[in-house]
Amino acid sequence: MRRDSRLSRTLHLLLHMERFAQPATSEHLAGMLQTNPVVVRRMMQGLKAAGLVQAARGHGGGWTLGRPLVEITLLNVHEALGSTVVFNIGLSEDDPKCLVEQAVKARLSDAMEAAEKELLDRFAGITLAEISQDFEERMQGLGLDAALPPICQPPAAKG
Amino acid sequence: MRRDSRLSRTLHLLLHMERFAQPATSEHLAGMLQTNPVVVRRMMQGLKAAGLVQAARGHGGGWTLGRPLVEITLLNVHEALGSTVVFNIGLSEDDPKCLVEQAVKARLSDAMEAAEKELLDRFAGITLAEISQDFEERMQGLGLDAALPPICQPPAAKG
DNA sequence: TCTCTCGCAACCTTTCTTGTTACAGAAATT
DNA sequence: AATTTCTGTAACAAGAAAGGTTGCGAGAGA
Repeated sequence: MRRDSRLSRTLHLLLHMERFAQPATSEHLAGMLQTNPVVVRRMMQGLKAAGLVQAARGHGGGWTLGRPLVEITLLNVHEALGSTVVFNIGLSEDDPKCLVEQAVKARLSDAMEAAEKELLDRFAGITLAEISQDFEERMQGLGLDAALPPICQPPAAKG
Repeated sequence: MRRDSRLSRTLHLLLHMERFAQPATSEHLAGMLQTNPVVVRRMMQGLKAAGLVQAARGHGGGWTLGRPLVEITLLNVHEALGSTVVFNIGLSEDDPKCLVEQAVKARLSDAMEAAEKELLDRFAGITLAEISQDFEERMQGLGLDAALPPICQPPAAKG
């Protein structure tokens, strides 16, 4: 487990969920990610708190979208996932005493905060609806019917 | 040890090294970082290969700068440190079969590669000489003489 | 020769993300 | 009411990555 892959995985799930008629159980979703249902529930907690998804317990329960994909940006999901350190490179000390280190920290922090802001700005400008449309174009490109299958691993296109 | 702090630590060392009359030993440098000499040597290997620093063995040996600070950018140091994963957030799979996941990956990769490029562009535009000057201004701001001390933890300014 | 220094391999520790197990609680079905 | 399906959570294990530590070899000057 190298890097935090929750954003990628969560987007994957949300896009599939939109195409389900029924609520998707944690077990069902976990099957798509090839992981454990508890991992799914854990990821989903923040999204539930943010209103991006809803959870229903008991028979016939599971996960449903809290609002349409067009109203969900990558930034929404990223923030709903909770504290995520964006960069793997970082400072050695929080509050350096050494003036040299302070000068280093000032420049590095500036550059990294700016880069992080630009990344998050990009995230804010991308809705899940756009990605869903991209998916549909990929389906059409393979000659498959995008309306049909709530598939995760589509069959290879047949010539 | 959370994040990769080699860039921050290395910059710290290089800036101090410029102010030394003698080569700085790994042990000396390690003292500044409050770590082990081996950690310093390990970080320095890439910089040596890139010509940013030189190593001398034996009596009176140690580390010296390979070229003036004005000719060293943050990008030079970053790249000399070797394979560094810039982002902590990442994709869940390298080569997803699922078309939904492919669409997700495409958008995420685009955004992150663009953000990474911008960060590295920023790094390329900052020389160590600029940070050194920033340091000197901080010294003057405290009423200290920047020319004097090869200090790491400066004494508190006296009123 | 002796001492100082880097070079390098091997191993340990800490931390982070993810995976797993176990059980409690809520809701629909029987 | 009992049972079956669900989510909610805590607790712990596994695996990877960064950094720390030790030990020893080799080069270079005194």
